[in-house]
Amino acid sequence: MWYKAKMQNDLFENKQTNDNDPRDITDSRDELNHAQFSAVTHGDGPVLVIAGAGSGKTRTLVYRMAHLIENNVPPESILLLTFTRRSAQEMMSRASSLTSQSCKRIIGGTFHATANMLLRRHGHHLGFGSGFTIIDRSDAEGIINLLKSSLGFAGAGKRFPSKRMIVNILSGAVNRVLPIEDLVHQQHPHLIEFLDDIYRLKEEYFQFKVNHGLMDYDDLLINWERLLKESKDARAEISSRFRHILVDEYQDTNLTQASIIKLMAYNHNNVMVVGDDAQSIYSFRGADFYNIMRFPDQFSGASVIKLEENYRSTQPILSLTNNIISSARDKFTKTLFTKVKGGSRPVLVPALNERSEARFIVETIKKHQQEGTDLCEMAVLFRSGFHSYKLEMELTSHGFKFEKRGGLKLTESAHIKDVLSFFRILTNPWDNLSWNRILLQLDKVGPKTAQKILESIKNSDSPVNALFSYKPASSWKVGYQRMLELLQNTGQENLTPSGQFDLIMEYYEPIFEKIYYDDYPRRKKELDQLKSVVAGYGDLQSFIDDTALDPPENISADELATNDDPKEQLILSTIHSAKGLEWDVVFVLGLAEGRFPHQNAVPGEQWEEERRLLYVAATRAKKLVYLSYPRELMTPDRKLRRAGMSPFLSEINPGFYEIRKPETPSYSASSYNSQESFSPKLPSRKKTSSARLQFKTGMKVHHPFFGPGRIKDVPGPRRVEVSFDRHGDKILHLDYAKLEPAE
DNA sequence: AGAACTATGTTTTTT
DNA sequence: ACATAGTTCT
Repeated sequence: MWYKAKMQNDLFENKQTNDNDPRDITDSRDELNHAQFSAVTHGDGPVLVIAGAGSGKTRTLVYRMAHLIENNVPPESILLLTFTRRSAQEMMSRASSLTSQSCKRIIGGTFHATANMLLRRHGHHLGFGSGFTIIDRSDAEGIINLLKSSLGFAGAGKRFPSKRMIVNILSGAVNRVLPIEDLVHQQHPHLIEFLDDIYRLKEEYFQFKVNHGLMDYDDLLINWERLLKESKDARAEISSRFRHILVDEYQDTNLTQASIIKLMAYNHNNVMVVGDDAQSIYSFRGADFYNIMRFPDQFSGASVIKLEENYRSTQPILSLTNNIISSARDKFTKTLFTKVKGGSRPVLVPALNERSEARFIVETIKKHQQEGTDLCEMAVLFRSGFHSYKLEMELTSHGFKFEKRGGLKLTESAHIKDVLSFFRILTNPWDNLSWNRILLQLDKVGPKTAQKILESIKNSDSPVNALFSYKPASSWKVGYQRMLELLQNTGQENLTPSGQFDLIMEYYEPIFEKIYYDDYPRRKKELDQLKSVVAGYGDLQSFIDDTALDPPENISADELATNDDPKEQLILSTIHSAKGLEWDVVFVLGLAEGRFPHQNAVPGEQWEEERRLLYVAATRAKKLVYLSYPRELMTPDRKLRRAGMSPFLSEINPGFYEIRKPETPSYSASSYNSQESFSPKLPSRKKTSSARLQFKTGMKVHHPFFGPGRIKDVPGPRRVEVSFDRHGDKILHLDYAKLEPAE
């Protein structure tokens, strides 16, 4: 079979690789090494694959799926659990292309979406029957907000931990089955003084969810686990339906998820998990990388396979990333290596300030583009969403298209939440969070008035009737009655979800136009898209649950506005959202003291996780990585503060990188403080040796990245079109490209 | 006086 | 997008 042939090829042919041509890395990815081969062809029983970054973990899983299918395992009896839905889709399409048979019937997705789907198929709507609504983080923050005022925390101001932090603590405590006390002592020691308040919040938060039929991500998983634990029938049915369970990114699972996997496989133990402890970056969410170490205890007779060969990056990048992770306190040693030599050393960029950093990145991206790297083969990564603001400005002013990942999600934007809250009260009339949102839209109704109205329906058997009997004040009577009218109309039996959507829009549009008068058209387009999503659903409950778990990601504001080829877009991403992805050229920005590690991270476990985060960022690069930091940062009181480099950078052996200071003649210290717009004059550049050489059509050439090729055309004075043996045709700019004649 | 509205400053990471 | 402080409305 195909993988066997390739395997033998790899083992016996002793293939020669061109040391200066990193191109060969991608070639060798189509072959399996010995360890991968045994993982892929492993028979029944539990398998743990521990592997480093870029070692082909995911590829091993894909090949495993293809192998199972070639051996007549029905696709619908394979369950694939991944970290993101996108990765599940990608893996299934790759498996399909490897086999003649379709892999479409493989069940795959995130834990939460799968839990939701399985519970629904078992007739347990979320395990509780109907009337429950799954909430996401922004809802949880909303609840905390409501509770904070009712508990009298409003005046605590800045000293009180942020809502986000509280949500993290509460959900972390649930995930880990850890008392809040321990969690705060271990992870958030600076919040010890608020321990009592956090305890009260936890109680109130739990009560609020129970009273209003709300359920968060963790409740969903806990219900799934409970169902499997308590019902022998459910357990038997699921484990006989899914004969093979494959799990990606196992280091990011929590205890509940590990238990679920065990329960689902209880009568066959055909579980294969892949993971890397050095890439565990979700402990704040309850992920426990000791799950990996416990796997052999949990599944007796488990085979453990280590993948240590790296197929992604060049050796200079690996030397740097190995050096980063070697400072980690706890680690399970893996030494990554690649057979391929060559490649450029990582570049450390100390920039004067954030703007200089942004400009360096923009100029360098331009340079790589001119050398023939597509925009979609580059990415800029950072610790926190707002670190990229300066860069976004710079990119926009240079006319670059980019896609930012990890910022605000569509379902977190206000207008979508508004419309969804109408749907939510239709399936769950006790959902106070949504009522609150709807009432606040009314003119002359603020938090206090909304609260009063909600009080009156709190203990009512029929919230809708209670609202009808509430006496509105004259100033907002008209709007209130319009809302009640909508309730009556949407409550009719024979309406489809998309019919209800139309009614809701009829009511909401005037309000919507008033609130978002400045960018009304953009948001309107997104709502139209939402309607087409709604139209695909027969029942409302499924739609509500799915949008909470799995925001429809194909609705992207950028795509709608520009309708651009995604290949022409640069990716800006938080490191967390970049997990599992790879690019030729990666920039990591903001590696300054106080930004990376995050300011609130305390030495110990949290500090270690920040280090792994840098490791994950740097290992995304295939050919070249730039690590940059601004030496001046803006403090909260708008003063400039000197910042050193991140302590993680200082730990790196300087032999593993080269330093490149941005050429900054046009915005040196003197012009820095002025508000003048940037100078149109480009910084002077050193010309490469290629610029002086003469190239003619037909000439054989060699490029450090693209390898051997032949000149196809000379379209301009300093431009050549080269037809590369293995990279196709590229137009190169001789001022930038390091093109050399080949003998 | 209390509620609603407006302006201004800050923002960890997320299925 | 949210929190807070200051201002206007009822």
